[in-house]
Amino acid sequence: MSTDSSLYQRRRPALESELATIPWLAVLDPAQRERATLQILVTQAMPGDIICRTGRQATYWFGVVDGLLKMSSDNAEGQTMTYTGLPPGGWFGEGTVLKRESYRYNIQALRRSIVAGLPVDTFHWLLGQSIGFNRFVMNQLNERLGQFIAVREIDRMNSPDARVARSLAALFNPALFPGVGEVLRITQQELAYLVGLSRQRVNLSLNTLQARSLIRVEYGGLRVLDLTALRSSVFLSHRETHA
DNA sequence: TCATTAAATTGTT
DNA sequence: AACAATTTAATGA
Repeated sequence: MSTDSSLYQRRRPALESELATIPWLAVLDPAQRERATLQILVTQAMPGDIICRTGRQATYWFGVVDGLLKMSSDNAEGQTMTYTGLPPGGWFGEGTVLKRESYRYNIQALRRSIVAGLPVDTFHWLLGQSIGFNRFVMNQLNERLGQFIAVREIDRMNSPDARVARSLAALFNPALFPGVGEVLRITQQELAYLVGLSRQRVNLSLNTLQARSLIRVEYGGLRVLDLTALRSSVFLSHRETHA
């Protein structure tokens, strides 16, 4: 065992099983897909590892093959604001990569994760080559815009149940995170970090949502039963209940 | 494959 | 924050 393996980001080509989790590869021509496949690099991130930092020049378009990441940014007061979690199948940073700017947020691993990266130049090459790829990126930008608007609404909500419900709905978004499917692998502690509540409160909310048949709580994960209801469900805060 | 043990996660106060 | 209960993962016969 090497003594300093943790200090190095071991990057390697993607395995077939990992390539299979990348949604946009399917829209490419065989030739385009082969070139992209050769350029994709994969790395393993340990909990707390930072994938990209605010201000750093964007060099890769990143995607989550497995695990769970957190997207956050630091405001002027130096406080950290968490935007969203990034479960498997999610690709992010296209806006930044598109303009060849520097990253506008930090991406940090919440748990052991496998992260794939497509070099910026290859990203632009695909934009010039494939209509399907353009369509994918455009849809991605649009979906994410909707998600950011939802995040602002979530922040205004005072009901913890509603916050948990909406945050979960975002993570179950099949367009942005096709790798999630029916079951989201996330611990209640991780969800608490993302939503900004205590684990105890998240535990209560999850059981409330389960009682309403919106989700099912499982060990180490959550199963979605009614995504539409999760998205639109309105909850009264404790204060409003007794008003 | 099965039993044992450690570790992780959940439920509760 | 602490604790007990439950579930999973790892180990070795």
